[in-house]
Amino acid sequence: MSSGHRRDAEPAAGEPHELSDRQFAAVAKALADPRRFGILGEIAASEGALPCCALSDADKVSAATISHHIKELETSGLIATVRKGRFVELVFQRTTLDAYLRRLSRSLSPTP
Amino acid sequence: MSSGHRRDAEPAAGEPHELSDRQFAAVAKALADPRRFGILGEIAASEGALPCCALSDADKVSAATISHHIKELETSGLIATVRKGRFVELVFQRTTLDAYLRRLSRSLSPTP
DNA sequence: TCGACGTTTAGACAATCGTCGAAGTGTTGG
DNA sequence: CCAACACTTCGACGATTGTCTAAACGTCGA
Repeated sequence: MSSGHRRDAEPAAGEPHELSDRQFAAVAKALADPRRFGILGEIAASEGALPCCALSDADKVSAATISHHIKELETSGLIATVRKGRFVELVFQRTTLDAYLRRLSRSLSPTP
Repeated sequence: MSSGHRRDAEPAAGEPHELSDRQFAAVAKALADPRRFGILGEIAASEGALPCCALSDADKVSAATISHHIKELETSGLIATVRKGRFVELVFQRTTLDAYLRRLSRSLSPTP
């Protein structure tokens, strides 16, 4: 899983991108589970990147469960994964979170 | 269901309130379903308030399903309900949405 | 008063979800 | 080379969720 499959035709150039309906729903769902949100929080708090096994949840749930959550976070575009030897580095994608926040507040504003 | 049961001890005075962990999770979950989000969007877009039966989804799904979603939106604090005779008026609670956005971006910022 | 209407509740069902253990895939250090 | 390690995939299980129908509730207008 090499983090290179945006399933939504994303430019990812330099400007703030917009979320498709699919990705918007995926982000919302990814944020909905407390454990997954906790994992995302740890990734976001880390400087740069950190491997899966460094997550504090790694000793609360099985490795399979962690892997499942990581995949869902990656599918939604909230994180990216980079293989670094035996490890997988997790990098927070702040642009996706920002795009989600933008669209959320914009689609619920008085005059859309 | 008279919209008067904040289950989280909310002041709702005048200042921007903060979401408890429970309410934060509830909001995230409430936003995660596309249909429910669509309903919320309609409520937010309406001037003031509108009854359940005026929702455009009301002819796509059963009334029971609408009622279920309304209840979940109300539980999360994203809307309030007011009985008006035979009807139930739905009012968007922008302060809750704002509090959610605040906490979301704050808990995922570089230096929490 | 009574029936139509808007909404809610109860109960059921299929689909999805979070979780697990076990087996599989790569990769690295000894 | 091989054993340990970091993950991923597979198949399964229980819990939750979105949806429905049917019945109940509360409120008006005729």
